[in-house]
Amino acid sequence: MTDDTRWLDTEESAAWVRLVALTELLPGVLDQQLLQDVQLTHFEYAALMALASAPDRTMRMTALAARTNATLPRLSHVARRLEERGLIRRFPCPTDRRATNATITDAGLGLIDEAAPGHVETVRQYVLDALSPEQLRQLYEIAGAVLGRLDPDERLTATACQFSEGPAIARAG
Amino acid sequence: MTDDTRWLDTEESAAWVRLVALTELLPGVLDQQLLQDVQLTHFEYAALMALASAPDRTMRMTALAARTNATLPRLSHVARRLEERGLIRRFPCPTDRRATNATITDAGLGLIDEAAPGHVETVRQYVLDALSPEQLRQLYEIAGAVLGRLDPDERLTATACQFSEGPAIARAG
DNA sequence: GAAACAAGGTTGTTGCGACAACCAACACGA
DNA sequence: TCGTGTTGGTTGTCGCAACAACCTTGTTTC
Repeated sequence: MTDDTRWLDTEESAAWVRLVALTELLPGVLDQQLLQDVQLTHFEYAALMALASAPDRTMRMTALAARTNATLPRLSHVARRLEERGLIRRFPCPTDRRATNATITDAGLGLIDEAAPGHVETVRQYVLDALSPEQLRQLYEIAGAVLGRLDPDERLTATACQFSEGPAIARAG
Repeated sequence: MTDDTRWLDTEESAAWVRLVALTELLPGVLDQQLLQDVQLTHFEYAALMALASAPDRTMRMTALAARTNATLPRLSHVARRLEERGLIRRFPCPTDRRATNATITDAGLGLIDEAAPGHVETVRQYVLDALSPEQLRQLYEIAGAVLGRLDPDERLTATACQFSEGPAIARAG
């Protein structure tokens, strides 16, 4: 067996090491802040944000799972916990009795409004404020190029409004 | 309470969404390939690589934990599993009887040599090949800037040789 | 309209990471 | 040398994600 692997050159390796380190550290930072402030994982926060941004603040479980890169079992467990906390509500879809719809409650909207400032502050502190406007555009292009391989259907990035506007309860209510 | 949060503008939000999506998807891709090929998580692979690159193929548990961004309990569990598979060996440090040293075995070196080509291929396929040389340099700078905030002590990036050279068993043996 | 298949969700099991508690060994001052 | 505090690791418990199995409801085909 011949080894025709194209090993990484110095520049490739250096960039890759840094990217791996970044993907290793970033989730922990996001989880930590949100858990401390509002007892929410970043995944739960993202799911609530997706619901808040959706028409009627409601999504099908399957659609929400695709949007958050979750398997359906995972989302089902998370949804049960969020429902027990009164942050979302689940009810059968009227048009397809197999399906379940999830709606974020006012309490849920309130919680993400409470969480958002701290979250945005964290994002700025650890990422955005470290980058020049030029680098921000470069990051947008680079991440877009990579996501073209990782997420060709753009399930995760088919996003509605994020933080560009005011409180979610006004935005989505 | 006045809301003096600096919300994200359109460009910031777009770049951030893509970065989050990337950090969400990349670990899964890396784990999947390595688990399928050699029953190793990416974390385990990184730990073995760190040992292979270390002098005498040996590191203190604490040093290895810092290098891989693991807590000591986590590393302890992982090391036990790797030792049970014969991929590493642990023995008390002769100079400090509190400490434990971990050494990668020949079997361990063989396994990462077996895993490396597929791993590098995955890295190319999903990341590096999507980027121009210019973008590769930009990524290096951007990730470096962010890591300056996330990892100011450069624990994760104080890395020895990665993929720039031949098989680990030749490189480290 | 009945059988076969596909789609949508939930529940149970397993494995891993986080955290806390614990034990052993070193360091240092009195 | 004794006591106190610190460092290095391991073990136990809890919570969450992956996977598989299962159930229900649509959908298709004949």
